[in-house]
Amino acid sequence: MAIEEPRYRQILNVLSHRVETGQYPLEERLPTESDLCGEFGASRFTVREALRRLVDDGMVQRRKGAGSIVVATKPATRYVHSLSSLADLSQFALNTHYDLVKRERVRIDADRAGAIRAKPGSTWWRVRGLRRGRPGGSVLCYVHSYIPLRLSRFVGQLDADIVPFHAYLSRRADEAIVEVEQELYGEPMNKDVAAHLRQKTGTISLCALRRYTGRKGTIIASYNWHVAQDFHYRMKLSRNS
Amino acid sequence: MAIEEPRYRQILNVLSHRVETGQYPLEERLPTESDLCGEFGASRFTVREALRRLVDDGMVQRRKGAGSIVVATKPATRYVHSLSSLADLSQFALNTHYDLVKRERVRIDADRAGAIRAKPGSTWWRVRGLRRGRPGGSVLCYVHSYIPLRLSRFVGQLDADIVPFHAYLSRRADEAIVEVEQELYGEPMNKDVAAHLRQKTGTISLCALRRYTGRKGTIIASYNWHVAQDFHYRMKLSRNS
DNA sequence: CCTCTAACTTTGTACGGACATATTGCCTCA
DNA sequence: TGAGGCAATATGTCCGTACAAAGTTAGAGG
Repeated sequence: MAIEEPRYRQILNVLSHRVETGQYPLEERLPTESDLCGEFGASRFTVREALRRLVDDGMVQRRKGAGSIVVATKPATRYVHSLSSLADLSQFALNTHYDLVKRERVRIDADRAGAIRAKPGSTWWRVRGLRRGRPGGSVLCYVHSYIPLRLSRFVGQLDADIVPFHAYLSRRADEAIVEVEQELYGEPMNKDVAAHLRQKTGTISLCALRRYTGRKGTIIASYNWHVAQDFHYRMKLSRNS
Repeated sequence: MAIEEPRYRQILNVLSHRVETGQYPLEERLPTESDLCGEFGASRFTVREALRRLVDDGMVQRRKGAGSIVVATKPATRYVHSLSSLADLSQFALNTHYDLVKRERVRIDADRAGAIRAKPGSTWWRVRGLRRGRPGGSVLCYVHSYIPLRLSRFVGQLDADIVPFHAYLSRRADEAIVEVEQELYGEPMNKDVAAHLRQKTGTISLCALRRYTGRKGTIIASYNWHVAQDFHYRMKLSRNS
C-alpha cells in the first residue's frame, strides 16, 4: 500500500488537472478559497497550500481582494540555468587576467549593427583587450567590448581591475541587467584577431558574442574570440523544484 | 508615516541580512523555528513564512527533521533559459532529417566514461547517425548517442522518425528529465568523424556534448560534431520576475 | 568497539479562529 | 447622471494547537 499523498497535494492535483483541461478557463477566475474549502472539506490552510503551488507553477496569479485567475494552462517547466550569477556566463572571467589594449570610438557598420542591436552608422565605444590565464601568460581570448555612448562617463573607468565589465556598468548606471543573449559560432580569424591570438589569418576561431541588456537597451556587447581547440564551454540546466 | 511591513517580512530582512553578512555561515545550520519564534516573539506560522521566502530566494535549504542550512550568501537572481522546452537545446533538431548509421553495443573507455557519467569498462548502447538539412542533403552534424543498458528495450525503436531521442526515451521509460548538461568545445576530428563530415582528419570540429539525466541516472548522452565554421548556437537568458 | 534501538529534535502537514487590506459593485445623494 | 461612500467579498497576515514523519543522538546490549 502506497503511502497517501498529503491532502494539499491531492487538491493541487485536482486543481491543476482542471486548469489543464480548461474546466477553469484561461483568464478566468478560480473558485474562492472558501468555496474550495467547502468542496474538498479541507481547512483554509490546506487549500491555500495547494493554491500556493499553483502559483509557483506559474499557472495562476492571485490578487488580494480580487481572487485567483488562470494565466497558463500548463505548468511552466522552467529549466533554470543553475549558475546563479551572470558572471558565470563568461566562465573564467573571474579567475583570469585582463589586459586592456585600446579604448576607441567607432562607427558601427551594418554587420556589427545587427549583432549588437545598434543603429547602423551610430557611434559606440569599443574597448579591445586580451584575457590571459595569469599576468604575462598565454592569451586565452581576444575581446572587443562595445558600449553605448550613454554610458560614456564610465568607459574611462574600465580597466583590468574592473571585471566583469557588465557588472560594473550595470551597477554604476543603476540599470539592472534584464536579459543576456549569447551566440557561439565558428569563423575564420581576420588579421586583427589572428595577430592577437598568434595564429595565421583565416584560422578557424570560436567566437562568443554576448549582449547584456538593461531597461534602457544594450549595456555592453562583446565579441570573445578563442582558438577553437582551446575552447570549452559548459552549461547546466536543472528543472526547478 | 510609512505603513509597517508585515511581520514575516521584517523577520525575513533580519535573517537574510545575517546570512549575507556571514553571521549565519555558509553550510551551517540556522536556528530552529522554535528558537526564532522565541527571539522574534512571533508565532511559528510567521517565522515559517519568513523562512519560506529565504528558501524561495535560494539562500537556504530545509530538510524535515534535519533543520535549515545556508546554501548561498546572496539571493539567487535566477536567470531563466527562455526556451521553455528542452528540445530547443538541440536547436535545429526538429527541422532536420536524421539518418541512422548504426546501432551497436560498446564498452566505455576511460575518456568517454567521465563525460557521460558511466563506469569505465561498462557497456552502453551507441547509436551513430547523421543530421541533414533535408533528406539526402548536406551533412550538418555527425552524432554518437550513448544509452544505458537499462533502457535497452527502447533502443530498437530509435529511428529517424523518433526525434529527439531524449524526449522519446524519457516518455517511454516514464522518467522525467531532471537535468541537462551541455558542453561545447573544439577538437580535431578523428577518422570516423572526418569521414562522415567529409573533412580531412585533424580538421578542427566543434563538438556539443549533451547529457540528459533522469532520476535513475543518465537517460542519453550524445556527441554532436559540427564543421566549426558552420556552427552557430544562440541562447537567451532572462531574469524571472 | 560496533550495532541496533529508542528517545528526542526538527520540520511538514493540518485544523481552528481572528483581524487587516485590497477590490468590486451597489446604492445613495447631490 | 455622476461621484462618493458603504457594504460585501476575497485574499493576506497572524495567532494558537496538534500530530506525523524524517533525521539525529545517546544509550543499551552484544
